[in-house]
Amino acid sequence: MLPNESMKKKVTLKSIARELDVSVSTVSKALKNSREISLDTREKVQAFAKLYNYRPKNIAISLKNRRSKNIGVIIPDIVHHFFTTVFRGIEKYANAKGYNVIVCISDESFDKEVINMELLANGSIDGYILSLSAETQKKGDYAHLIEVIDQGIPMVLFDRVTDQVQCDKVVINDEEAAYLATRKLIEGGSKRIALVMNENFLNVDVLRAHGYYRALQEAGLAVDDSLVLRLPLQFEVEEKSEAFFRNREVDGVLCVNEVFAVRCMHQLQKLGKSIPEDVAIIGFTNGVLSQLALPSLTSVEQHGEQMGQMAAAMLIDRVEHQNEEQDTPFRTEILEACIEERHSTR
Amino acid sequence: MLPNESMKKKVTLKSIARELDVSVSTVSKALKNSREISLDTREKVQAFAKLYNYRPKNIAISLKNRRSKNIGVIIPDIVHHFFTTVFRGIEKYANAKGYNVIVCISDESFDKEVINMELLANGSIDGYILSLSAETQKKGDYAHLIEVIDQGIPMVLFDRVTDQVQCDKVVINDEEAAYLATRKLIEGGSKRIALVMNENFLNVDVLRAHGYYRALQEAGLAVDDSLVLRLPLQFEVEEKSEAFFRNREVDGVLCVNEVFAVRCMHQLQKLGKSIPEDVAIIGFTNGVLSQLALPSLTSVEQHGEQMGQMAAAMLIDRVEHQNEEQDTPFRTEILEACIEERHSTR
DNA sequence: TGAAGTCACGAAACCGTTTTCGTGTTAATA
DNA sequence: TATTAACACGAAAACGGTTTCGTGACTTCA
Repeated sequence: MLPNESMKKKVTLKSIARELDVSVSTVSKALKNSREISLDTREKVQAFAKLYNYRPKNIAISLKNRRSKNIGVIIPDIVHHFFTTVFRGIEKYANAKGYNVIVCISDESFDKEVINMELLANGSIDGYILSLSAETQKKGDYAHLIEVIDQGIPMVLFDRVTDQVQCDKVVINDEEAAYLATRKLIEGGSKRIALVMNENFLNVDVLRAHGYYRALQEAGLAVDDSLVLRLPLQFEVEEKSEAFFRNREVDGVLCVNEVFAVRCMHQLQKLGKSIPEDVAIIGFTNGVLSQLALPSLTSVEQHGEQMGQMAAAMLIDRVEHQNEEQDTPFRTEILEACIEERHSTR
Repeated sequence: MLPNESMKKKVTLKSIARELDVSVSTVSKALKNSREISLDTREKVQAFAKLYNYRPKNIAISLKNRRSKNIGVIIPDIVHHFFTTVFRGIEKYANAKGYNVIVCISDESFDKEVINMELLANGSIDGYILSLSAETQKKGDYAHLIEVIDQGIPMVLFDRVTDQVQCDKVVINDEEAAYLATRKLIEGGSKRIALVMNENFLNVDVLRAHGYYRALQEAGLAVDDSLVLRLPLQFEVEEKSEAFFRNREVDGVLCVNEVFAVRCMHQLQKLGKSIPEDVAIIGFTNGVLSQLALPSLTSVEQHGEQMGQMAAAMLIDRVEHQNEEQDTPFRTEILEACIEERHSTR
């Protein structure tokens, strides 16, 4: 039998054993180079296995070990700079540790998030890494998370987290970052600073708003709720932001992401304002958009890749020390955001 | 025993059978609502299973069926608009069909691509969807692809494909799209049109270059190789593009992606050119960058999401009809690109 | 020569399902 | 009353590995 002919057939321990007229256990041990097996047999088996391109079926091993060596990642969106950056960090770390990554997209929907979790909660994965969908945060219903945690499946939450769930978490210091960003605007001479955030009450937005308010108060600036603009994710962004800026005199803008920042900048430019002379702008998400905008945008670097690595490290650590009774307490790792200064601020 | 106490333990058919004093097979059948089992027993088992939150372990089922219901996606980069768009299409379709998606990133490296394929070639997945890394295309070594195909694992290539491998493929009509884009520039009055592409000889770039040349020739314009700029992926993009445009008089630019397009636009603007009056620009990859650039960029829409859906559909079709002897011939699906007109062209 | 130890290997259990093929009990039929 | 059919369930094999525990043959040593 030539290799070419057999390639289509799947080669298993059993088939090798049959072919070589030894037992399955001998083949298994020989392939692991066990000293229990004579050098002769070992070489014979290994040569045969190589010739026929034998690969131990991962699934069988997973079943035996009750470990899939997969981790599940559930994120609200994938065509999104921050989330892909985090994902890159997760994938890098996980792969280095021999784990594969299964990605599900909740599409900012509660139902899809629940369905995705269900889909993976059957042993397909050893643990979850996830960032909450907008709808989930709005709804405040975290039963699906608590359920899997109660079932003993480790989970790490990142960025969009909640106090309602007890597990490991990775975030940046959103409040402080927004505070520092706002202070930078103030130091640049801005007095009427707008805050542009999502329509949905994402926890990160709430925190950033707090930082914004704190900086204003500290500087003795009036807190004016009419300077807060809430934008939807997709539609009518144009109209709403235009109406907002046309009717208000602002000299500084803090945005919770870079898309908003660029859009606001365009609106302001249309209204004849020059950036940063008339209006200074800072956004979150230090992505390609911030770099390539004109002028380039000062932006809060959220260390996505580092966050992903950290999340993966925490999860895998949990997974691999799961049965060692000593329950390590849950940690919340806080990464320090920093501000990347460019040309949209003074 | 209360549910709360048992939740940490994993509940299996066997444990249910033990608890209810029936056999494993009875439990299995009862859960599938088999008429073979009395209504009484069925209800009892189902209630118990629900109470203890039983979920059939996917891995065991996979082993039994010799189908993982996972598909592997290997892409060169994830922080990348086009690839994430494709991925979104894949994920949507696959999820709807009950498949999970495992993502590996080759990071444009040949070695990582090979390693990732190896990692998944052990039954973790039922098939691959992949786009070749730059290094692989440069090297022209496709042995790793041919190997898994010979082993009978279905594969679909998208976007960055090669003739050297026999399998299903999904692409856009790159040559034609570039031809049309170039023609649009010509129709807008451009006579000295630059082509900006990657340093690596990606197949898509080669095709687009052909389209560019064809349009020039057809219009009787001189083909001037000094008007072709090759840019690296990361470093020195700034310097090279600056040097290029400073020393050349151009009135049109075709770029193989939107990042290049924005960068070139900035360089030209710095040199005092106005877009599109002095120089018209068209890019590929119709992403957020094209929309939000100033002026917004006319761009070739590559239908990423549709491409992803198509790839997933073709793969899953193969996977699910794999053993039906009749070898369906491999298909290459060609999606029609279209040009999204904005304000960087006349 | 007998006891003990080493060597090289095989049998079997196990991981958690599904599925086929009995089989004992009861009810229906001739 | 004997035969058959329907019913309700269990035993066991199978998926593809790993691992524990034997065990027969051969060496070695006293």
